[in-house]
This record gives sequence, C-alpha cells and structure tokens, in this order.
Amino acid sequence: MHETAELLKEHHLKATPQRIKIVSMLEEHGHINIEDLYSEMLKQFPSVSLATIYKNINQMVESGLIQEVKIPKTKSVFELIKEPHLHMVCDSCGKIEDICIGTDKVIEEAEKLSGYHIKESFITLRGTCPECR
Amino acid sequence: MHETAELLKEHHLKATPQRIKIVSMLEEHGHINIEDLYSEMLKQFPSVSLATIYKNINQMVESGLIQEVKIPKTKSVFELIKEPHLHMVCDSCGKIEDICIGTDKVIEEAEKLSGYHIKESFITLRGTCPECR
DNA sequence: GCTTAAAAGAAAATAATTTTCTTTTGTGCC
DNA sequence: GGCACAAAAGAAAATTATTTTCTTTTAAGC
Repeated sequence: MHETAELLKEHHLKATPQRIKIVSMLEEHGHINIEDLYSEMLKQFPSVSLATIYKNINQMVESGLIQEVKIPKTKSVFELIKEPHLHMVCDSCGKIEDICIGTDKVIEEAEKLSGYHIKESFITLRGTCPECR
Repeated sequence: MHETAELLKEHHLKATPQRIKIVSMLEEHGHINIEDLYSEMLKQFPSVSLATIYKNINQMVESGLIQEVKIPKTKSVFELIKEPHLHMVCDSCGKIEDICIGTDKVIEEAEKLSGYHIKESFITLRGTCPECR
C-alpha cells in the first residue's frame, strides 16, 4: 500500500481515492486553497462534490493531519502539518514557501514584555522572491 | 469637530455617525470582528444594516485607515493601522493584544536563507496571558 | 438654507460552507 | 475472494457570509 494511504490511516481516516488525491496534492504543491483543490480534483474525479472536499479538509484538520494557513489579503491555504516553519509569500507571483529559522529570540522577548506564556507562533513574511526580482 | 471625524476626513471618508462609531469602537477595543461590531452598532443605531458595516469596513481598508488581521482558528478582526506590531492571542480568554518588539534579526535571516526581499511581516503568537495563568 | 454626491438602509443576489439524505465503497472478518 | 457494515461520496438543500442594487436620507461645500 502506498504511503499516503498509510498516512491517512494513522490519522484514523479511511483511505479513499479522493482523500489520497487530496493528500498527494498537498505533498506535491505544499499549499493549496479550496478552489484550486476542487478544480484539480475535478480532473481526476469528474463527479467529486465540493461538499466532499470541505468534509475531508475539515476531518483532516480535526485529525491533525493538515492545517489552515491564513494569509493576509488572500484565500486561506491548507498544508500538511510538519515541523514549525514560517511562510514566505511572493507579492509578485503569489508563490508560498516554507522556511525554517529560529524564532526563539522574538518569542522570548515577547514573553518578557507581555507576560504571556507563548505556545505557538504564526509568521508570514511578504515580499519579492528571487525569481521575481 | 472631534478627532475621529477628522481622521475619517483625512482618509476621504465622510464623517457619518455610523463611521464615527465604527472608528471609535476600534480606538476603544483595539480589535473587533464583524459580528461583534454589528451587535455593538445595533445598540446605538437600531436600524443599522450589515451591508453598511461591510461597505464601511471595506472602504476603510481601501483607504488605508484600518486593516484585517487574520488569526488562526478564529474570525478575522479589524484594527486601526498604526506602527508595525505583533499580535498576542490568549488561548484562554481570547483577548488580543498588540506588542512592539524588534523583528529585524528574524527578517534578516529569512531574507538570507530564502533570497526574498521582505517588505512586511505578520506575526501572531498564541499562548496564555498573565491574567489567565 | 440649498444642492449634490455620497452614504444608509432594505432587500435581493451571490459566494462560501455545512447539513441532510441516499447510494456507494473501503476494510475487517470469515 | 465474498459478506457485513460503518463510513464516505455525491446530490441537493440549507445555512452563513458577503456583496450588490436600488431608493431614501444626509454630510458638507457654497
């Protein structure tokens, strides 16, 4: 059995062809919004329902397999959950990339200044990618 | 004329009572979502329309007076535009606070690693506020 | 005060998301 | 491999969120 199906099962989700396709698209693209996901799905499953997309996405979020990424001024995208990372969005081509860098200094300073105990951080950086210069 | 009205005019928006109320709520609360904004408005303007809220919010965003803040797992809120800052969200009471701390180190490292030229950063930190400990 | 372009409000339209219900299917078990 | 059944898919309707349209009202310059 291919590993995408196993990934689903580890999260207590039946490995249906539609779900396998959703997860492989996430593996392939990294980030995708509902609209694009739906139109890609239609190519392979001409009768797929948008309700199926939404139900599956919601179940995958609940089971901790994927998460929603909210990006200023654009539609949300979804991504597989992996190590903490931040998002770089290119103003020009719209591409979204993940990068892993340390953020401890910022978190620590924020904790000191605010008195909060911080559990998670969400960082999105907007700018121009090297290809769009 | 009170200063909220002037703020609106500086942004080429007529100072209607509804708009003045919206802006003063933002000044007072810092952050507010559409639903809460509407129910607060109803107290003072019993016949206010949700369309008026949306139209005004959109115009205020377009004119650069306010901006939408997208927060993971909750509804978007709106805030007056001011100096760059980051958002602290308390898991327990839901409160949202602004704090100003330097983020140059992170931005610089992200630029170096990704090759992007970064123009803006959006940072939200999730955790527990001092009052909810 | 008068004029007018813009805003408010009401209602309808559109878009986004969820729910309901029936049919189909993945999976464990023999 | 075939059977049983809970779960998922798909279709349609329902709900929620947001925008548009159209008429009435109003802020602001003169």
